[in-house]
Amino acid sequence: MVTSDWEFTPVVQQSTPGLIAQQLRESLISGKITAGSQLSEAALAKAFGVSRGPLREAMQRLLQEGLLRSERNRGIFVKELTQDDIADIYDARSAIESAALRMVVSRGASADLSKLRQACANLAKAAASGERQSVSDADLSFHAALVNASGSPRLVRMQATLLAETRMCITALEATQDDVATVVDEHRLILEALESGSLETALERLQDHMQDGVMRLQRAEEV
Amino acid sequence: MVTSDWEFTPVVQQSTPGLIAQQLRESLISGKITAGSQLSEAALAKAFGVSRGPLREAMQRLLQEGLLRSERNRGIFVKELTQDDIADIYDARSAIESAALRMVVSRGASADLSKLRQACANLAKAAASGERQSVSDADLSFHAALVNASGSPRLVRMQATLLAETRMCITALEATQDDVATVVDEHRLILEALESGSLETALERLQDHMQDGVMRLQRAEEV
DNA sequence: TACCTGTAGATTGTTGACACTGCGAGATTC
DNA sequence: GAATCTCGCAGTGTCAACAATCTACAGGTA
Repeated sequence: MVTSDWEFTPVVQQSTPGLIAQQLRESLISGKITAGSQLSEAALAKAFGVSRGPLREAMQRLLQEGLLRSERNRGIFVKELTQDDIADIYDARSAIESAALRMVVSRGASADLSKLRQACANLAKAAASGERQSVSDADLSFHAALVNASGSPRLVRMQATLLAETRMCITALEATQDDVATVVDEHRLILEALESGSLETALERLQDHMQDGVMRLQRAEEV
Repeated sequence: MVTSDWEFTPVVQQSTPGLIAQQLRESLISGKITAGSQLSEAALAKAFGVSRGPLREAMQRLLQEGLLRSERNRGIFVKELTQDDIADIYDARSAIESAALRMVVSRGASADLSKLRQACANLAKAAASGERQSVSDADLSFHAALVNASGSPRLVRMQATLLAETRMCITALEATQDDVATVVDEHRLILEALESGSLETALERLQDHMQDGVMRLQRAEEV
C-alpha cells in the first residue's frame, strides 16, 4: 500500500488554552496591559469568546512563567518588576546563556552557527532601520538563537520565560537603546569569539553585554 | 482595640490545585505512579474528592514542570526520561548551580553558609544511617541550599523543577549510590572550597560531582 | 482470510450555573 | 464628627453536565 508520495504536513491542532496564553503573553510583553492591573476572568473570557475554564488554564501557564501574580480569592494581577527583579532576570539569563556558550564551544566544529549569523545580520538590519521595537526584538532573537544552538531543551525552556520577562521590562520602561551601534557591535563580538572558538573571550563579552543591559534598564527605572 | 499580644501565625490557605499538585508531585517523584502510564482525570478527581476543574489546574502545573506529557484529546501521561533527558537535566543543573556558586562567592563574607554546613552534616548523617532514600534526599537538599544561598528567586525556581526531575530519575532507575562515602566527600569538598573562597576549585569540584551523577544514572539505565 | 468501514465506549475539552470570599458604600451609634 | 457595623456587589473557586474527539472492536465485503 502506498501511504506516502503525498507528503502532507501533519495537522497540529493547537490547544485553546495554548492559543489564549500566546495572545495574552503578547499583550503583556508589548505593554498593552499595564503593569499592576487586575485581569478579570469574566471580561477576558468574553473578549476571547470562550468560557472561563480554558481561560483559567491559560492564566495558569502565565502565572508559572512569572508574568502574572495571583492573590487567592482576590484575582490575578500583572506582575510589576522591581529593580531587584531586573537584576535577577539578568543574573539568571547570564547563567543560562553562559552555559549555552560553553556547550556550543565544546561541540567545536559540529556546532551550527548559521542561525546565529543570520540573527546577527537581522540585528544589524534592524539597527539600520532605526525602529526601537524591531531592534530589541532582533536583540532577543540573537540570544534565543544562541541558546537554541546549545541543543538543550531545558535551557531553551528556561530562557524563554526569562526573555518574556525581559521584554516586559523593556516595554514597561520604554528603555531606549541610546547607542544602537554599540549594541550591534557587542553581539557581533560575541559571535566572532564563538566562531574563533575562544570560549573565555566570548564569556567575557557576554557578561559585559549583560551588565550593559541591566544598567540601561535600571537607569530607565530611576526616572 | 488591641490587635496584637496574641501573636497567632497568619492562616495561609493553600489553594486546592496547589495541594493536589504537591501530592501528585510526591507520588510522581517517589515512583508510586509508573512512568509512561496515563493519568485519568475522572479517576484522580474521585481519589482526591474534588471535581475535574481543580485537578486539571494541578495537572497544568506539573505539565509545565516537565513531569507530565500531554497529548491533545488523548490524555496526560507520566513522562519517561531518556538518556538524553538525563544528560540534559544535569547540564541544566550544572548551569544553574555553577551560577549560584559564582554569586555566593562574589558576595564574599556576607554570604550565609550556615544552611549549607547544616545540609552537609545532614548528608553525612544520612550516609551513616545507610538508607538510600534519605541519602539522595539529603544530597538534593544540599544542592537546593546552595542555590538558595545565591539569593536569586529565579535560579531557585528553575532548579526546583530540575530537582523534581532528578528525583524522578533516581527513583525510576533505583540508582544505587554504590559508594556513599565518595558522595559525602564530594559535597564536603565543594563546601570547603566555598568557605575558602576559591571559586575555580569549587566550580571544578561541582562539575566533577555532576559528571559522576550522570554516569551513575546512565549506567543504571543501560540495565 | 484480509481489509475496510461504521459504531460503541471511554476520555478529554468546554460550558453555564452555583457557592464562597473580600471589599466598599451607606447606615447607625456614641 | 468619627468610628463601627451591616449589607450588597463584584469577583474568584468549584461543580456537574454537555459536546467533541479518539481508540477498539464488530460486522460486512471482495
